[in-house]
Amino acid sequence: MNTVLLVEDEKEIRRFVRQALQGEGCQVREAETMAQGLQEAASVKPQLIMLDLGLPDGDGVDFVQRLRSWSQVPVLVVSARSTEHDKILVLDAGADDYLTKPFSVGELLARVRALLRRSRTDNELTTPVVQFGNVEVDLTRRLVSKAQQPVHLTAMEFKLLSVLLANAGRVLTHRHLLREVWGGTHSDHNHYLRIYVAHLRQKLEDNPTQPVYLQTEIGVGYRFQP
Amino acid sequence: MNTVLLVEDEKEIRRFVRQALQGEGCQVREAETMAQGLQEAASVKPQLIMLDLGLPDGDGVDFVQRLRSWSQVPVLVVSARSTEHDKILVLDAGADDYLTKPFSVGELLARVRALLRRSRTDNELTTPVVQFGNVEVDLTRRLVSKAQQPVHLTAMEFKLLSVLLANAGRVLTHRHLLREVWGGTHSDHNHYLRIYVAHLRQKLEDNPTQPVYLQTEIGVGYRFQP
DNA sequence: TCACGCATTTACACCTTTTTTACACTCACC
DNA sequence: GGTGAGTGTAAAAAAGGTGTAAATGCGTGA
Repeated sequence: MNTVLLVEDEKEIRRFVRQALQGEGCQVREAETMAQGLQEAASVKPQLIMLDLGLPDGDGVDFVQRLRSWSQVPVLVVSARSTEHDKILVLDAGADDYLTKPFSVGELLARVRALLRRSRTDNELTTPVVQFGNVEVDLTRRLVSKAQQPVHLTAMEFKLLSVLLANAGRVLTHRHLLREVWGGTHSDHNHYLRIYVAHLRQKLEDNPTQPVYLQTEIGVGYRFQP
Repeated sequence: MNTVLLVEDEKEIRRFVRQALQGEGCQVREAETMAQGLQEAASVKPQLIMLDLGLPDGDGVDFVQRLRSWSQVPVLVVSARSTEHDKILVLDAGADDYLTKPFSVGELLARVRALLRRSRTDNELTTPVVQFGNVEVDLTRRLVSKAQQPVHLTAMEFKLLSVLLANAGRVLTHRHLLREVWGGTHSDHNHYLRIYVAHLRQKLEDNPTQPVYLQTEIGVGYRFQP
């Protein structure tokens, strides 16, 4: 059975949409705020997230970006705001579809079906907790532990680790990592990467001098190997 | 590069959309009828199909159903007809998104990007792995193994191997290989090839002195024989 | 204000890869 | 049998990338 997470503050709409989705045979979870929505997304692991942009406690673009750092779950955005600019921003942030209020139930359900059809229930990408060796990383809570002992990572270290983990097995070029972690302007400071990868190895690898999980691809970049 | 197939009968709109998509770095193929569209979809294998429902020679629902019998390529439907019923029918037939004319270029492109983004990550799950003998090469992850043991290749070695594998069975001239791997300026250093082909044989062939997969074509170049 | 943590910079030793250089081998041809 | 073009190995020298440690700068909260 598919689970849909509904992030919406208006009780009336929640009730309305919930009934429609349940009629489709979906299980429905609800969240009233974006913060709560992110938590639910992590714990419930829904097959689809339906997000209202008009929530008081946060920006939809930010929500999607943070979600996308660890999950590929399809996101259907619903909003009363419907300027072209809004749509483009949130779609490019990683949302999959955008529906303008007021919408018809039929179309909503058809779009939900289309998204669910495509969605793969591949938990690998949607698991907020990544494990390797005796290390555990909780991407949403920003908690890292090694051998049951908490490990403190700085903001940059954590961001770098997140990007590497989100692309497990793949080689990420220096350029790509720098753009993701430091932003476009620093795409030529390869030194940064060496230093921060060294930090991560020091904190997470059993034998930092012979890394197993954080591998170097000389001349290319780095790779997280689970 | 992504290829988009545009199935649309109005010349003006084709020109308009083509320019927008090309501005995104997409290659664009065009079809004026649904029949032609299906043919092109089969031969071109685009990463995305943009379909106008208002074509004279057929029904969009039928088009999508027939397409879906053999292809999972994302379909973005565009139409002047915009009754809820139309949308639901074509979405349930297998289309992925529905945009009502007139639409803004910005939103169109954002939705195209969203669809391409998802199909790309879908494809990455099924990584193409080339096998020969007891050797496995994962081109996208840059991983090579022989008899289940990981084999380390340098950047140049991997690049050379990639080019050879991408043209399996065909002879590649010295000139061609040098231009692909080292760039145009080094197209006369045949020595390099001998050295690096030797490295690859040493690492991948069962009997490096009598190569089976990496063959020499004397006076011409090299060939990868699967 | 001060101490502290973190991002950034600097410095240096080390290692891998690339390029260069040298030499042995094959095989047709004279 | 010599010759020479094309090829395969094995080493060097050169170039460039990498890992570590420590110093600097900068903002924050005590």
